[in-house]
Amino acid sequence: MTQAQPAPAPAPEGSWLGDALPPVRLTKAQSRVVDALVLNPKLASYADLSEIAAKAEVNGSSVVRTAQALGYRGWPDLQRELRARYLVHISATAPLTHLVEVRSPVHDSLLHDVENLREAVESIDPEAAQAAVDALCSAKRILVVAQGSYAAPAVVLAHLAATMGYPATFEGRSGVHLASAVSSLGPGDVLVVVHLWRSLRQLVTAARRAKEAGATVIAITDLRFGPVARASDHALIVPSEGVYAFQSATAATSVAYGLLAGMEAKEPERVREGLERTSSLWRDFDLYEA
Amino acid sequence: MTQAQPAPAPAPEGSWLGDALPPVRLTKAQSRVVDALVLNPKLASYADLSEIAAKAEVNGSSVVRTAQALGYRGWPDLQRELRARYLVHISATAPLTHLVEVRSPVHDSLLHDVENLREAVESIDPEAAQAAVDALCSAKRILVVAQGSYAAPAVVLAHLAATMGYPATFEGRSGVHLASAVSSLGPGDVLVVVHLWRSLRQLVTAARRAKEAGATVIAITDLRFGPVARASDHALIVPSEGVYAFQSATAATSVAYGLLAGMEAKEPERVREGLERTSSLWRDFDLYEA
DNA sequence: GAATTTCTGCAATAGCAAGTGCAGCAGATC
DNA sequence: GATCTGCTGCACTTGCTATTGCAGAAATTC
Repeated sequence: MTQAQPAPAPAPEGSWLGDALPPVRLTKAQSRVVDALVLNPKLASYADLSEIAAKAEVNGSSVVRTAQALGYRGWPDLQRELRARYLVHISATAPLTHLVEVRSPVHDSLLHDVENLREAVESIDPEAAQAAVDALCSAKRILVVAQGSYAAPAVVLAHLAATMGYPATFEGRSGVHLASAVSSLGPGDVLVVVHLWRSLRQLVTAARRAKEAGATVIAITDLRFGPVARASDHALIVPSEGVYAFQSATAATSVAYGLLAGMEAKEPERVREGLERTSSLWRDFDLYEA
Repeated sequence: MTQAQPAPAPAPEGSWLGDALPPVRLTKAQSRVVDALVLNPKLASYADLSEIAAKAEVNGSSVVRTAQALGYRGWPDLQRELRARYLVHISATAPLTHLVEVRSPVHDSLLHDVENLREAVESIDPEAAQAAVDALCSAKRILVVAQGSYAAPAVVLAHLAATMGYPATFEGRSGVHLASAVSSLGPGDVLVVVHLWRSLRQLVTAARRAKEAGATVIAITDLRFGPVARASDHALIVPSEGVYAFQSATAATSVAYGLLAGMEAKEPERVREGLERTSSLWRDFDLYEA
């Protein structure tokens, strides 16, 4: 707990605050509030007005007025800003901090997904990842299923695996289509289920039945002990917190690329041949400009 | 005795929660709350009761009762605990990330895509992003086109925009299908072209013709001065370096989420209604387990 | 298949946190 | 040294958020 000395102006740079506190002329009490905020990031991010006031040894109204003097509507408004910066600060390394100045929903989403990817580095079990790669490489057939927006990672995996010459297909429909696709799976085949958030009945059923039929089931999902993960042989757990109402499949998408890279690392020769075959087809189809 | 025998217990260990959630018998709604908390650490640590309730799609009272069932006095009490653990978790793990010696293709891919996202923070022009959001919100119709693995971001954008009630569709096929889809575009419509790497003839043509017909064209692409970007009204430039042979659409995917968040920010009321309509349909279709 | 038990959601309530008018006081200025 | 300006703190008000009682809805058991 530091006694506030009449600070000249809000710390301009160098701190975790960035430009959250514009260089406005502040009064004595207001400087004490700012000092308290700068020195107690955690408190500043989560405490309520009265706690901040106590820490700065000023009256609550001074906290409110400080926030307003800095251009915010009030304390909650300022706190939101501080919280966002603090969270970025403690989890980011140096290069990121200076970027935080650009704020838009798109930038927020990118920064948020950076966190998801970092988390994924921890949540993905390397052994499960390797086991998944091994299974994919030795599969007689690979079926990737997912629904709605979670098709994103699934499409990456299926399309590019096929591009590399693996017998991979994607089924994004449910009902009868999913049923047909799953019914043909058996020993030696691999089913990849991509799903986040609340479990979809049909996907869980697909996983269970495929496993019963002797296929290897790989799950890319966000709940370590959810139904999808439990119905799988190898579960890759990805974080999925999104910036708005939806869960983010960004980390799952990156995992898909990682699996593909793992397949290449394991069977470079086979992949090289597969890619060559595919790209010669691309040439013959004359798909690309220039 | 107890009626349902729902989720056995919250995720025991390995996650950021530690033993914050004791292994208590939980009901259906309570498991949903716990799942939402586990999957959305940031939200869980700062959001208020109503936001958590919305995320878990339960009534606020269920959130309170979940907290009490877990041995806390109420939601604020549980939130304090979660917040503390989350902060410890991110500050403990974040600096560690570089030191982490887990090397697998999947981990390489994740770390690689972290860089892509960070670069995207710089390469995305905030004004273009806002312009894209504005166009999407006021569109009579939204058509999202992409091919192969680049369908990933496109599917996210189209599916979730439609979920939010916007008239969005995705066309992932080329040839006659792409032609039909594009031919109906005119003034007031928006075409979103997602494409990385070498330009596909048909996509460039689609963009040009749509623009000629008076539609607004948004490009999500990696070449700032490539044909796709030049044929567009608003270009969002994303880095796309992949860990192996393929370009990574991970950053593009995150951008898609960002656009959706931007649309919500601009028209919260409309989106809320749209989401409600969709989720009532989900309920009627009885898609989800438990 | 009926009854009982248990859960969920709604709505009213209680409690609290943020904001603001007012008065006193301190510092600045003439 | 007197006056004036304007900051600070107190106390009140307003608005909102967490909680809980209650009723309807599932679901389990007999």
